[in-house]
Amino acid sequence: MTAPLHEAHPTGAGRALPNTQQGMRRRNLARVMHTVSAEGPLSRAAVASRIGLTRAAVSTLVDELIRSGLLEELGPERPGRVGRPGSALAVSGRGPAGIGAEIGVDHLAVCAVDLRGEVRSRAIRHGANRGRAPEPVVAELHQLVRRVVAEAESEGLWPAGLAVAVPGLVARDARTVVRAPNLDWRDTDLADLLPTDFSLTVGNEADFGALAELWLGHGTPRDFLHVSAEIGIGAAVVVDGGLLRGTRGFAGELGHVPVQPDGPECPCGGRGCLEQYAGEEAVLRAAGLEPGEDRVGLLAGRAADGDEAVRRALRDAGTAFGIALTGAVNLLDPESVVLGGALAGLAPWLLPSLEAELDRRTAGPACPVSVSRLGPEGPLLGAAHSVVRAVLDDPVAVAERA
Amino acid sequence: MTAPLHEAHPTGAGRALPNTQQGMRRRNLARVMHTVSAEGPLSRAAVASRIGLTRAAVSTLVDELIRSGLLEELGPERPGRVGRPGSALAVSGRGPAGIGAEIGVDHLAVCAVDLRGEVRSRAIRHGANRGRAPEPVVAELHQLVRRVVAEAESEGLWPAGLAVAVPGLVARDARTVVRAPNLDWRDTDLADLLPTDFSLTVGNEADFGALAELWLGHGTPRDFLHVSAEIGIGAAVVVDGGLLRGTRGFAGELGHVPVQPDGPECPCGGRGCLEQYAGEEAVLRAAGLEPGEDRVGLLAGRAADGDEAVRRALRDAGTAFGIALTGAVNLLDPESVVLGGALAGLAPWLLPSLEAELDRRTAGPACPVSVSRLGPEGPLLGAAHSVVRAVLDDPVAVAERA
DNA sequence: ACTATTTCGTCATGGCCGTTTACAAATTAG
DNA sequence: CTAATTTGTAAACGGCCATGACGAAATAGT
Repeated sequence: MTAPLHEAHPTGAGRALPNTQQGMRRRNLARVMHTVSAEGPLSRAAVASRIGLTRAAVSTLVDELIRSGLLEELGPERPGRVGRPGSALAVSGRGPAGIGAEIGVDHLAVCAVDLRGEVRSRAIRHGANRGRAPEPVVAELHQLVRRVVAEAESEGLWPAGLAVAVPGLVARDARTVVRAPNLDWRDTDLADLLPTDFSLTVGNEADFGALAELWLGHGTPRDFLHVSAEIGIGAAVVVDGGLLRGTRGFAGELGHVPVQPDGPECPCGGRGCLEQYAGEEAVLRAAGLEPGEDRVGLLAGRAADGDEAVRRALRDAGTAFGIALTGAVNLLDPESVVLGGALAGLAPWLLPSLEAELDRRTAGPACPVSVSRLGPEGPLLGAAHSVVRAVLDDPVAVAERA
Repeated sequence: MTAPLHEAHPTGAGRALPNTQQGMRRRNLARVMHTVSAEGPLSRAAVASRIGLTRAAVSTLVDELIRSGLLEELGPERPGRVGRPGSALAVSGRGPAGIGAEIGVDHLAVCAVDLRGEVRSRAIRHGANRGRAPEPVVAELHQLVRRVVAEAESEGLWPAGLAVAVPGLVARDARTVVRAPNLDWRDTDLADLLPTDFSLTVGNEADFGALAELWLGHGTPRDFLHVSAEIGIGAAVVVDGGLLRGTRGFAGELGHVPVQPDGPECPCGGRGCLEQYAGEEAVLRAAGLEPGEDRVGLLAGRAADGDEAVRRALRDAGTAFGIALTGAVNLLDPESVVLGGALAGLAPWLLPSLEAELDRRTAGPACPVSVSRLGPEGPLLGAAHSVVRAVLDDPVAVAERA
């Protein structure tokens, strides 16, 4: 008897365990997993004091988790304190693994992450995907997935799910890509194209990047705005440790926030959207460069070389970002703003004007802006970790499948 | 033994019951209360099927709630179906009541709402409060509260808490008014000034208005943006049935979203904020009117009379609203936008240009804009209901105090 | 009118789960 | 070497919901 869990989306709080004794137990199992996962090797007594249960209760919970292969007993702790030393518990390095995949404009990537959060296998394939039909692209991705899964299995892992990051809008069913302008895909159901034994969920690349920042970033708060950009400009709103997705799943469209109401027309129907000033295409044009292969790298390289036109273009883009973010910060009052994805690499030239504009326009202490250290790896890692989190959130569900 | 509940704020999800059997029971008691409250008189069996418990379990829960005086047995239902008729249960019309209060620029108001959601007592006092010191204003409010409480008590109710709506920013402690420009108050701790036997919480007027819309509005979704305005322009973001408050509690400052980055300077430090175009002062100036007493009524009256200058001023304000809301809608993807508070009265002249601008600037189906039917009563009702909701959310906590 | 059927509320029983209490094991402090 | 402290486990206990059975109160059919 398995209740449907995470019905909506693994990148969101899909927690809907029933309020029964069994639900309570499942929540407590999840709390043990989360505690051990977050705070390293811990004794049963330490876990008990952290989650507010008795040692006896934690003992039975841990027993069940060990039997399921989700926790491991590392042996006695080396004691520095008086008293009998505890037996260290750690999340298992075998058992379920999260498979993350990314469909980028210029590459495909897949990786497997174990419950400890370590990447155990990865595969990448470079090559432009823009304008290619979904079927061959997904077929290639499928190959990579099989390779990564095989390698993970050879290390004693088994896939608990696959999460795919795509550069576009994803419907709330977490299966279909509604619109991916960089790939020229529309209404593509990836679940049809990518048959697997395990669960498949599709999510926006920027959203997964934000989750990676939330889960893997150092000192990242639970309320922040994560801005990333490839061609479009996407933002992810993280509220209380969860992603804000919006009614249709379209939240975070920072790129179409009006910056100059009388500015140039935008394909979205508006005028003067942020994308018209800070989008990749706009910046390249302002810098007098031709769109080529590695556009972000090109910009960063030229800027580092001291190309004044490029620097000015990035400065102006930063100013436009500052204006749009002023609106977002006023509306959401986040604890910080994080620049991730491709923007992280351009931060040195964007940040000064961006922060100046934001500071100038907001009363009181300004909202701090930081740069993601995950960089382009973010979305892939976020996707894989979203599966891992789903396991931690409901350990029995996967234990039953093992 | 009473665990601290609702530690943060009653206008937000303060639900933090421990994951124990007692916590489970308390959550189930709350579910029974909510179900009966929302769906009118209901039999035990009907409640059981709705919340997924057995009739036996619901029986014991209901027994406890009746003993606490929170539920009432209305007697046998008139049956239209086969089978023994159930015994109708309803939320008690006696017992705890929520006291709501509002400190407006031109008035003070207090009301008492019973668990059924009915207003059982009210008091209002007109008179300008702008620029008055907090102490005398709060003393007057205190008088009104005493009067309303006395009347409620004469009907068998007792105050379960007091919630005060103020036109300004409120700190996350839900006690102190950080800044209320219309009153000229800064860092005022209302809990010091307003001593009561029962709990006191302070909240932003626009937030309470949004909650009233959420709880009392007809067909209001669980994700929407509620815009209201007195002098400042405030918006409240409702996500998944809860208020988004932000790190410092300042979320929803729609008034300072940039509309024209090079527009007139704003006291906030920015330029061309929405408030400079659609704030009360700006609209009055554009319409060629002097700021007087009932400014909104004045505008509405003149517009209804066909005053072209006023109508143009409101049209232009609507356009500015449309630009700012485009950004908000792109960022949040709400299910709808609701115009409440003073804006509701001006909607006929604001809406056309607002909707036109919003439609023009957003791709795909536009976000529907509606007008609140609660009007100026919203904040007061929302405040009182927030106390009622807190009771429904944790019935045992108040039962212990009874 | 009378019986069969359906639904409601309750009671006794049982199972699940965390707590309490007690105890053995393993370490440090003196 | 003893006392103190901490850990992990086992048994008894209590709280809570599920199960199943039963009487009560209505309708449906004969």
